[in-house]
Amino acid sequence: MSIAGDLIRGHTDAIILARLMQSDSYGYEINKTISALSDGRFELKEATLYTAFKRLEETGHIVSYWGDSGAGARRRYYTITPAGRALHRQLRSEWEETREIMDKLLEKR
Amino acid sequence: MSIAGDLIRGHTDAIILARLMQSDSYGYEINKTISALSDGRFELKEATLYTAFKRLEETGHIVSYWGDSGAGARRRYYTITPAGRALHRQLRSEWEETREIMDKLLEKR
DNA sequence: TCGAGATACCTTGACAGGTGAGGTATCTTA
DNA sequence: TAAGATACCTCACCTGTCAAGGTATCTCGA
Repeated sequence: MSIAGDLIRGHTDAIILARLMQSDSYGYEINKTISALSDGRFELKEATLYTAFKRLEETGHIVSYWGDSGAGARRRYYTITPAGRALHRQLRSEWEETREIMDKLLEKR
Repeated sequence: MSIAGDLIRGHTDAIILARLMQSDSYGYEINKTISALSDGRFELKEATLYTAFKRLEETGHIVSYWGDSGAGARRRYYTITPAGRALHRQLRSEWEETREIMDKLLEKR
């Protein structure tokens, strides 16, 4: 992983919810997808990932169910809830504002 | 402040160093500048700011000196060191990579 | 002259999220 | 039958943020 965790901190939930907006998925697959989308430059640590799932489920933003294991061990799938969709919109919007502000603050002159 | 500190976490040093790349400055002024550049949407909390100064000075990225107080209380000015300039380049580059990856991960489809 | 507000710096303790390290179990393939 | 991929989970620790509290100076209006 080429970018450090603290740089992503605060955006973990946004990343996970963005994945679940595409389709139901499970931890292992979500992490593979994140790794692929970032060309291997970023992946969530397992502990971070499962901590986030727990947090998001406790707050009602996602729900889980045990699903088929095509190959390998059992899988716990997650679905995004309406509250989760709302949170996703909010977090994506916050990311856009963060990006805009950071660009101004770090601007080359 | 409309964006939360955790969204910026990990970029605090980059923001401060970017200011000191422009000119020597002191805590209070740096914070005012940050607030102005972000149209009042973001400012570092004082505790965060002074913690960061201490950290950056201990690691040799900035040095400080007591300066003139035009009006009001005494000021502690900071200067960026060569090591600080190198760190600044690195952190700005990391920000650009973070931005690129985050955009891919949160992309609308 | 006296209070408010701006200027300016600093420390402490609590908190929350990320993570290294460790654990469990299944399936495939050589 | 061992290795490696698949898949999930927990705990203790670390680090950065921040609310709260403190100190001191200067200006300006009532």
